[in-house]
Amino acid sequence: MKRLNHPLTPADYTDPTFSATLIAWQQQHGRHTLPWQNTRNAYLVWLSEIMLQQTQVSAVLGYYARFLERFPTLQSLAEAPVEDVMAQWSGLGYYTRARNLHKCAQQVMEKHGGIFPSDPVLLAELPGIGRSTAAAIAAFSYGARAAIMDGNVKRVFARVFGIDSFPGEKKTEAAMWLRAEALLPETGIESYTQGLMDMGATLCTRSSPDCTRCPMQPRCVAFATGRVKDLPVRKPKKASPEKHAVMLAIVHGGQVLLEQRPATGIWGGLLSLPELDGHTPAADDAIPAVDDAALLAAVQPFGAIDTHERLLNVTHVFTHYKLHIAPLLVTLRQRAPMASDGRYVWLDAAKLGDAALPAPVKKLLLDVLGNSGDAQGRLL
DNA sequence: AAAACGTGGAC
DNA sequence: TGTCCAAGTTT
Repeated sequence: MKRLNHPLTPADYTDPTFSATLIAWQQQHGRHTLPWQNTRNAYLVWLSEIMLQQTQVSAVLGYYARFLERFPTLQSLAEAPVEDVMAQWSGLGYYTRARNLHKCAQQVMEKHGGIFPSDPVLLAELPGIGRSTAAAIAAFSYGARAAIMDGNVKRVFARVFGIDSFPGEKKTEAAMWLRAEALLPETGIESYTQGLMDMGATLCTRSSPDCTRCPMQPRCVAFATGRVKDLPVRKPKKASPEKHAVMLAIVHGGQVLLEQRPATGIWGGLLSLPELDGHTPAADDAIPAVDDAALLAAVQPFGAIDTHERLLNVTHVFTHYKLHIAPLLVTLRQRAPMASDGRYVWLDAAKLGDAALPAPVKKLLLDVLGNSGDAQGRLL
């Protein structure tokens, strides 16, 4: 006889009808023509899984195609300069992914002879591959029986099983992993795994889920109890701080001065505009008039100022804070010899589109310098 | 355990 | 318009 209050094990969640229902639905109504599907090439699968972390399919499609054009094979990626990888990733966000992608490619070449392991545990030891991504790669590339745990799974599980605690909470997530392992099918892991994602992305969506077409409706606790729109439990929101930066667009001879950012922190490893310190506003978004002496001191190492002009402020919203950018366009009448530490580079304005820049900086610079036929362009 | 880490789409 | 958050991992 079963003890009461015993710790839950996967056996407590076993239910073959769940996977059978999902697999049948996926094969008839799921997605089958995404660019990273219909292959068992682990390189192609891995790349897609990394790009898709916290990123929607629509945002990935263009990047995926361009990336593979530039890096068609694992070896070509491993041997490429990291700067080229960052440039390809520019605009996609979460740039640690790109640095880890590059490291991972090199490790697979060196430690695994250029072949991704099929064991999820070994996959998860590689940079940028966590438990869920490891499972997805193993399932899609090798048919390995492993459980994923992404936003789709958390949403579907929260609704179908009526889980009314925040999925980000450790205890809740642990219980979901237990379910995920227990519900795995004996066969058809690819359709099952894809089915979870397809369900979450196309049917059991965050807002206005299409319960009428849902194969899980008869067993959905949230549907039965009228809690579909209340589950999963929302992430507790915290106040988002606001930050400010004065960015210098120093231009000369058709080029703009860029600074390599540190590997860690926001926009890690990207090129960006040099920033002017000490201009945090007292209130609001209003940034005080830029101090001429500070500007002179900041620009002096790069040359002699011809003109300077404040550009329109830009507000960039991150997940965890808001950044107010006050751009300053500075033209030089004479450029100083470049220091040799390599942190600064002069880039042709024509190459901005392909540079490893943060999205708002790339947009700002293309708006100002991108069209050399306009008034701003002539400043160069 | 909680915070850091991007960007764009949806409502 | 502001809020929410997506095929999560790392520290």
